[in-house]
Amino acid sequence: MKSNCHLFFETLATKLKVGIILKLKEKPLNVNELSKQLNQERSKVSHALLTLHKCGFVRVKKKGRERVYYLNKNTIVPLLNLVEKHVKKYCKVCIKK
Amino acid sequence: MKSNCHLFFETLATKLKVGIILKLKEKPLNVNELSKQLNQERSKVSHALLTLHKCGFVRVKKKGRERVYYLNKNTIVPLLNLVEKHVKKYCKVCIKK
DNA sequence: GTAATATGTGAATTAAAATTCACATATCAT
DNA sequence: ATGATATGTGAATTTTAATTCACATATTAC
Repeated sequence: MKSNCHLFFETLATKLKVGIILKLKEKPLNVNELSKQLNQERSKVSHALLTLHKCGFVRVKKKGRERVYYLNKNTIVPLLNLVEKHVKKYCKVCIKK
Repeated sequence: MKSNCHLFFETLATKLKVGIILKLKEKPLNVNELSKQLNQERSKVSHALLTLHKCGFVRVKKKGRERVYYLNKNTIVPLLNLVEKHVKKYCKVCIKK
């Protein structure tokens, strides 16, 4: 059985998903826009958004035929701030990669 | 190239590593103790500790022939608190697994 | 020194997650 | 209704990370 924490982190353990989150941190975007801005295949982005949605990181709003995704900022923003602080301070090896 | 955030989360995206962190949250432990308490093969734990160490989540102190690992609590504790809060509030699907 | 204990580590294997692709659905414009 | 646009989704494939195992190293006790 997977722990809750595990699922939480697993969901964030991809470059693409973190990329999506950082984009949505700026402003809500539909799938095509995300796909373009991140230079990633649309279906890939769609799959990633699904898992992000399942764990409550993002929400959707239908707007005509588009689906505009936006960030659930409540926890993600303070979380990312913590992560950034940690990486800067303790994770020199990571930074160099 | 992997982003820093990615590496950070990737490192936490295992049941075992989260398990180790939760154990070390209570008190420092050597590899054997961790292995026993988590009921996981020693070498597995050793590999996991290496990656945790690389990203600054844990530190080591040599004590005779043992290596006692302890948590770098500065960011991990507030981080876990945020995660717990998030999971409880937004991540109902995760909880049920 | 040797034996015993504690841990690390490289490499092969296994498991899991990401990616791709073909197709499904849904909405809008005509 | 038809075609175009936006997105979703299942399944095969590929990629990546975890696990295992055999052996290496390091410390202590004798």
